[in-house]
Amino acid sequence: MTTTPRPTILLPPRPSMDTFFTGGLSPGPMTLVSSFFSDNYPDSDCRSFSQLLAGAMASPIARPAFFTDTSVPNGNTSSVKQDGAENNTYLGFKQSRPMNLLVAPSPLFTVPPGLSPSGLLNSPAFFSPPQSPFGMSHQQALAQVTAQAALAAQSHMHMQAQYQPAPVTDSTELLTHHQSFTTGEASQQQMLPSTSELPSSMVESSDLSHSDRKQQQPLAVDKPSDDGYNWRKYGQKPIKGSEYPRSYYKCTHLNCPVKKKVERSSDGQITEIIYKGLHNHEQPPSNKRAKDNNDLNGGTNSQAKPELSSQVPSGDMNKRETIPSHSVHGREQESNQADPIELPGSSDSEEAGDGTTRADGRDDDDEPNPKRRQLS
DNA sequence: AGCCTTTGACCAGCG
DNA sequence: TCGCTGGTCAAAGGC
Repeated sequence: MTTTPRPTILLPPRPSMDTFFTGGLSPGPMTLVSSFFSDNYPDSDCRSFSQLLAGAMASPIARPAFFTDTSVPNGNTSSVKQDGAENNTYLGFKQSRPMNLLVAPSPLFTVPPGLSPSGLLNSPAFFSPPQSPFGMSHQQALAQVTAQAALAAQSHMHMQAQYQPAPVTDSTELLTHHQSFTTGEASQQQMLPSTSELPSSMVESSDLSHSDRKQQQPLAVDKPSDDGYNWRKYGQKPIKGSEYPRSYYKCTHLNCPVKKKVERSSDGQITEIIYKGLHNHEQPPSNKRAKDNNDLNGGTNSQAKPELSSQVPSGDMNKRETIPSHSVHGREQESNQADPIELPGSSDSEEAGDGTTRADGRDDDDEPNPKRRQLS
């Protein structure tokens, strides 16, 4: 597929990263980013993350039109990809990219869940269109840097996974929910499910801490997550170099063309969730989803209302997905921080329902159930 | 009974 | 043209 070369970032000396974790608090995404910039990129064009974010939010361009009517499952996304024509413009990253290409908006977007870059993703700033066709906007640059930093910090992630960013209000709830669920694999949370459509392809990646995963019991099922919609797995393909296969899901709603692909890292962690197409229906009632989600916010989830979506045009909309495992720890639902607006529903928490399955990450390894059809 | 997962096979696109 | 890979189909079985 399209693998975009990942630019490597020179990471600052570990010490700086470590500082993030000192103090007993885990740094929220903002903190991380801010620290990153201030410490490591003093000269950077970018001001503090907060500043950038603020600016982005204030800026009209912060809200790309393309987000307005799509609902995106949100979750924590670590990486975002666009897939399919429908989505092309989704992120606004690729202006010059061919439409139907599955493109990673940025090579850097794979971020360890622990960092909750997703918050960044949610931020309108993150999606703000480039200011020039050729150049990256500050926000984009920021996003990339952040992502890279996150990667670098990944090694530390295990620790983080354990704790959660305190700040966000919803997050606590989410955490609870997540903890209660161990089953789902990844949970996607939609911040704004607006109408029924998912924008299309967003991908998220996440990492789970190993320890966490182990604790959780894996389900054999890969249900990636609930983003508020019901999905049926229709295929799976082994991925070269990875012990875990890529799973293909379709929205079970009648005539709904939306599909999504879920990829896992060698660890068994979900690394990407790519959505393709737009939902042509609204999210099913939480009750229905409840089965998947478990109760989670059941009610809270309320799917986002379209109105909201309009209110919060963009950032939130992004569909991000959270990876369950993280979520379990409460990682972030990032929804919040970045979100300029609180979504009433933050709906998606529910999705968290899915929790991760993968616990060990190795479930897959486990052999598949015997049940499997023996091929005739 | 209905829905979902699993999984090998099939097909298409690409180098 | 061949081989590889991605994506999808559909039978079998489970819940």
